[in-house]
Amino acid sequence: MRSVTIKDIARAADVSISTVSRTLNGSSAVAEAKRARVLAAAAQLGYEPNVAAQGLVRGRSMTIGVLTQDIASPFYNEVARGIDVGFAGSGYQPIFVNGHWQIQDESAAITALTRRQVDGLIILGGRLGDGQLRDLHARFPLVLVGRRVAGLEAACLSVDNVQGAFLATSHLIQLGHRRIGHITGVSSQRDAVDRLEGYRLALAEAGLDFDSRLVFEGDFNESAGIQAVEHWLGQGAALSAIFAANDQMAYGARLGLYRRGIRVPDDISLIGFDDLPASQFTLPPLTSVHQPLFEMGEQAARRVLRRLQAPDLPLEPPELPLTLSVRESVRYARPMSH
Amino acid sequence: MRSVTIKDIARAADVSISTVSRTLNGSSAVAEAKRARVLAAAAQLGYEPNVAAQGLVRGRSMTIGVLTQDIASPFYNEVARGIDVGFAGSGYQPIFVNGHWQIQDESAAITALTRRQVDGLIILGGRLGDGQLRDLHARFPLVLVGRRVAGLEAACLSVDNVQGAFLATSHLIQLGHRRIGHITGVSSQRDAVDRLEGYRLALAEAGLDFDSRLVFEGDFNESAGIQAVEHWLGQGAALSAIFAANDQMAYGARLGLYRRGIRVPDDISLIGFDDLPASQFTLPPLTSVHQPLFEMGEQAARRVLRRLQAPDLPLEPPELPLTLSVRESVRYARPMSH
DNA sequence: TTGTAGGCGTTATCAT
DNA sequence: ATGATAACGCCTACAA
Repeated sequence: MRSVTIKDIARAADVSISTVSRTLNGSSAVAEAKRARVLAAAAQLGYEPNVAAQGLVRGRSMTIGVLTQDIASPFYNEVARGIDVGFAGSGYQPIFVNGHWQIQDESAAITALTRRQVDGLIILGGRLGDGQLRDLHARFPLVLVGRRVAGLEAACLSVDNVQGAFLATSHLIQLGHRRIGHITGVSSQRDAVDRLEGYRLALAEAGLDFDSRLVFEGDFNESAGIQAVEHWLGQGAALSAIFAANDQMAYGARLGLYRRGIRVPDDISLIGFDDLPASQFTLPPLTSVHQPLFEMGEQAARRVLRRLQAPDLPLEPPELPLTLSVRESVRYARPMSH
Repeated sequence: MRSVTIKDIARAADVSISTVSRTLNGSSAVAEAKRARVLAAAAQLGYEPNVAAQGLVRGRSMTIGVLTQDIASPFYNEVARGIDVGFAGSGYQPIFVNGHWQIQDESAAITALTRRQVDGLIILGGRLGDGQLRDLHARFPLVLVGRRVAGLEAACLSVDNVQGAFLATSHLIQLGHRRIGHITGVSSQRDAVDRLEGYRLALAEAGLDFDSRLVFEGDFNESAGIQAVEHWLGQGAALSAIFAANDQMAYGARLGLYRRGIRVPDDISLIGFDDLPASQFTLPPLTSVHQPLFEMGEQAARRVLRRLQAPDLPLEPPELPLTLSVRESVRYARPMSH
């Protein structure tokens, strides 16, 4: 069941393969009569061009590699959706590979992409070293989402995590909260560190002491939120609000509190980070620092596209505004009971 | 910046390109000395085979097309994760395209895959006609997830939606619920219809009347859940439990009830379908009919792989057991107040 | 064991 | 305007 090739069309339309190629991609004029015959034959035979063969001769595969960490995480999905939309209609196909937050997997994934001759690369998060990223940047049109690499500023798409955390924490402080717990992300990741920093900054600005007992090191998963709550409650920590470094941990915290009979926001206020679409539908709807994940994905796609078309035009670092989506999971602190 | 080819290696190792090819994929014996030289040169030059070129000559692209409907939906993501795992280490790369539940988009997506010479196809849901699917099945190793097509039984991976809905509804009935609302999925989709059927069956078996006012037609999105609740409450419908045709609508319903001050499960019990990972972390954790989404994805991958290796070996339709994940969103019905 | 040569499907450069 | 023909990177008879 060989697939039909331009050779078949040439035979059917009684022209040379070059004529077929020319009419099919309009690279130069073809006599109207032959043109019609070719088109008819192509349609009749159900011809589909072989992208791999085209890529081989043109030197472009028309595919863009996307290195994501966890194909199933709601976080990466929003970005992926943006990427998908960003490439729609461009002729380029994003191809997603998983890094699983493991440097070996990430390297293997990059290799897989390289072998497929991807024309560009989008990397979401991950642990690849700055040096390695710079190498890749030298070889491909590259866009990095959620990372900041020195020297690659124009290729980086990321929000100001410090400011975001500052926003969230300040909001709680303004509502009268004084003892605010923070569940961090993986401490080896820059965004997690930055969010912790923003939290500290907000406390400092309000003249509140930083209490390390109110900081729990999580890993960005739901279960870490549960553990944080267990931890705090277990040692009788007094707190009236929690700021989680991402929404998923906030969900976990909410569940942990619920299991202990503690209500959000009645007893404890809760803020997340990311503002995943699901956060509007949780109970109560979660207040969260809104990252424009979809837009970041879309931007990333548009940027590699631009680099592909105009490799030399400089790109300026984009505006990626952060806002706080205020919902029912926070309320005024009750007067301190002690 | 041309990438290095076997020709480069041949020159560096002072052998012919066929020798290079042979050592690289061990297709036939090569003198140890040359072998070593080739390997060294390849490593030294950082050679990466061009998969497209290999595919061109071998006639296999080593890619599998996956037609998904909504890359961002938590439902498809679980399946996608399974697919990813299923192909891991096989050398085959899944490439995901979006159908958006639009038949045109789906066709366009299939075309995009065809042009890339995919070696196999996995189709998740969608609206493609049975005839079209049969055509595709004739051309590719094909696995269908979430659909049942006559004549393609062995290629279909889907659960018994009637039974699942029956399970859920019966559970509520056993807990004493008599007025159970049902939020359906898109009525043009088979699984939605089947779930409604299971709901009816359970009512019938328990000798309960089917009341069409307790059925609200949704669309599988969260907002439909909210609308259903608004609808029922607006017209003063009396019900003590709700069975939603998927988890996402259950989330919406829960939120709608919350906004009206109605508690789950205190006032109304709630059951979903799918048992998305997130459902364990919602408040309260949602009771739901568990579909083995991840396993379905993994199975799908394994099956195309099998077909690729042993095209003729018959595959039997797999066992895909459904269970009810019972969590806090349901409780005994309170004695009827009228 | 090794190299030469032909071909996979397509585009692009030549003459014509 | 059109048709040979040479690549693109790789594999695999076929010869040697």
